[in-house]
Amino acid sequence: MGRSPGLSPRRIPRQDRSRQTVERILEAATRVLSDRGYDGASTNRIAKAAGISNGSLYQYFPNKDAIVIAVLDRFADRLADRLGAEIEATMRLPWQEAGRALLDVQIRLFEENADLLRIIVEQIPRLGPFDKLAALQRRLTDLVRVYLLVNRAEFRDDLDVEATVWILAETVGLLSIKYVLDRPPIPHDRMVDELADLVIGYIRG
Amino acid sequence: MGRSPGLSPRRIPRQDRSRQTVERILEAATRVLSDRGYDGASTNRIAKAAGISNGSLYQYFPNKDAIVIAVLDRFADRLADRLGAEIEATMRLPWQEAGRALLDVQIRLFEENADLLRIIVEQIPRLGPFDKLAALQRRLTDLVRVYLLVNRAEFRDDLDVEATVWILAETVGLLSIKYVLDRPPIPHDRMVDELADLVIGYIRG
Amino acid sequence: MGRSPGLSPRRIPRQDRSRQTVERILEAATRVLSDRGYDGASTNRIAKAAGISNGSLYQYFPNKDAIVIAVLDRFADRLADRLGAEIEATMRLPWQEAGRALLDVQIRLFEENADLLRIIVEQIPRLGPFDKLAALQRRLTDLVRVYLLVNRAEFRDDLDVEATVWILAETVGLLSIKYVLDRPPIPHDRMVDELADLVIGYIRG
Amino acid sequence: MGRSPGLSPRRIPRQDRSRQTVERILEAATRVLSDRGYDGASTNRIAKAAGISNGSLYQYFPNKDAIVIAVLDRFADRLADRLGAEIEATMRLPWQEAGRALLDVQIRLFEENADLLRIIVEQIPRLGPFDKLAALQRRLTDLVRVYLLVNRAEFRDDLDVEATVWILAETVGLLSIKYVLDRPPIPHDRMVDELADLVIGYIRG
DNA sequence: GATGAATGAGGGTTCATTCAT
DNA sequence: GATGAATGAACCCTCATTCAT
Repeated sequence: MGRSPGLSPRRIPRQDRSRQTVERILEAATRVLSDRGYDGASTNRIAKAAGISNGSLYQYFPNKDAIVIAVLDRFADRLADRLGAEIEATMRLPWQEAGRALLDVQIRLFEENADLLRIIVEQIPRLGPFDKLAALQRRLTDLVRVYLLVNRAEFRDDLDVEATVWILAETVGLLSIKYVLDRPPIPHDRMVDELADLVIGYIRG
Repeated sequence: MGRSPGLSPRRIPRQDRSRQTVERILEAATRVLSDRGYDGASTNRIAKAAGISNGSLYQYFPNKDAIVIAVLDRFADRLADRLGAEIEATMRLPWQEAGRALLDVQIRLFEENADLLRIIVEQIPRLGPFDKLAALQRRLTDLVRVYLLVNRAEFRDDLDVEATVWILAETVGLLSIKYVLDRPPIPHDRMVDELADLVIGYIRG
Repeated sequence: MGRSPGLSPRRIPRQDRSRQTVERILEAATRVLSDRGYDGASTNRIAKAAGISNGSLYQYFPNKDAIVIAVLDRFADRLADRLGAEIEATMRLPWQEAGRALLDVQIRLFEENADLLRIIVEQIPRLGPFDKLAALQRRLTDLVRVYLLVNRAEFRDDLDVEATVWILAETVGLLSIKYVLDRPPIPHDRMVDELADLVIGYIRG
Repeated sequence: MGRSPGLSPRRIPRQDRSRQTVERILEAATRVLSDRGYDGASTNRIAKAAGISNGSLYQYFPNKDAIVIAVLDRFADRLADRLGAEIEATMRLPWQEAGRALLDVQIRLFEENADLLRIIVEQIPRLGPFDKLAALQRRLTDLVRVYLLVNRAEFRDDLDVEATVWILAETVGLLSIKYVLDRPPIPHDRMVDELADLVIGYIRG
């Protein structure tokens, strides 16, 4: 199932100028979304923030949701880049250290983008399940699965891999987000430790 | 701290007819919300679904959000009733069993109201926090804290109670919801077991 | 030309209770009108202020404007009573003194009912030309005409009676109202004097 | 003291088409206001009368009252222009002649815009005072004050300038308006004469 | 391409009036 | 008579989208 046809960028920009305009639109949309929420991000406001005319928006995006999706995709791409780099950097470490490092980076990335993250979590109506954030989540899930299978010997015997993978991935993802958005009185490093404990306690059994 | 006055129901119904109408409004609103989300739940649609005129809505509620809040309050009340009954019923069991029973009931309740739960989770945060749901969450958090303090001897020494309480409450809440909404291929009972393992592994250390 | 049929009280109350209810409605309507203006005086609010039900209003008045007209009529009746008494009391005085006394009373009456007067002047949309306020105005105009004719000898020769009557009546009426509503820094007695000077200067020529 | 920001025109039109549209809106609004009054002048009706869509109204005006105010401002500007010209033209005449000429022009202007004038007088006070009309009124008041002070020698000794100014300005303004709206059987020129007599009789004492 | 004017369906809400009890 | 629940047309306004230049 591909994405519904109305939601992909309308044209692949060939010229630099076009790409720049798309970039300006996305930056503006990110800003407006972060500042005023989904409902407050009218197309007119985005256009004005991008310094282009109302109508020009529709040269590059078929409708408002396509812009929002593009913003999310862009955000997901950046997360993916930084997490991918971290994965490579820690690939040869023992899994506990690698996992801890990944946790640390993920929470840090969320903290750096807390405004947008809040909008994504709290305000963006679901725009279909095929966005890149889901892909990123799948990628991290796969990573967890691989770790789990490779190091199976160290874990409890009755471990149901698929159930465990789902629970671990969601636990880590949801708690990281909630931590950043709710700011409970737990310092960053302590949070990472606790999350690591939670995970290790679970798979050790 | 009561809710801002503009959001409480407008009229205390005196006649039976009135009470029926309010009931029909709330049922219709629940249905429309579940089916079409917050933005799709226009007052016109709710009125039509309730089989009453648009204006009648405003005999009982001062505005749209008051209707939505009434729906959520009703939902929270039902959750609270059933969870409260379960808490009483399991109060004298060992904490592992009591906790497991509560998990079981909570997930079951969520499963029974999955549509509405999805709306609450995905779309309602836009409206800000809701007293009654927040109160329910606090109540459960308090329960966790008490369990933790009472049975402290059984857990690891370095346990930071407040951090642990936060993490436990959020883990259990978020995962239960996510489980019901995403329906991963994990059977209900298995899910309860896994959650229990997750919690126990964490606090045992 | 009678008043359009929809604007007369619906029934002539036979019983005391009915007359009392009408009175309560009119009092409430006067209060609500004075306090909240024409647009703010919804039928529901008037009913509540009168301590009766919404629907009962329509037992006594066919529509909202009929209520407003009745309020105006009641106000006009009271003005007429008090001015009538004053006219009788001053009938035998020289016309200057009589006129001055009438001016004094009229402004005083307006001052006592400034709130309602403001609403009448500023907010009541024209409800047809047949209300009792117009009748009162006509009555006073007639008085002026009589004074003028009776004392014609004292005035300038070229005096066009009809034009003069119109101008005098309107001048006195409009200025009295404006004086009460705008409260320029002129004391009551001075205002009466000035008005008298204005009138006398005009008809003396 | 500028007007509250919510009531100024929204967009400074750049294209000719825009200016035309604004013009059509104002003309239509004037027409609809004159014909149906403030309450009857719904935005929908104004839009339809202007031959444009409802939404277009809001490209140029932030809300209904801004449209009404623009109509009034336009009217006040025209009055001010024509009266200003007349003032200049008569500046060097003796004050009696100048005053008479101004009276003549003012009543003539009112007569030309009787419909709109009726709306302004009867319905607009609900919206509160209007800067430009108030400014025009002040300007004329100042003129009266200057005349009075400059020619003081000719008037009665006990003349209280401020009270006299207020009374003169209001008398002339209110009577002119009333004359145009009520159309008593007094010819235009006669009315001007009578008003002049009224004024002169008053200040001569 | 780009502009910005124009569109119009739909939103939430009010309130004078009617109707069933 | 009296009640108060119910009605529904009309209100002002927004905004994603399209169109003429």
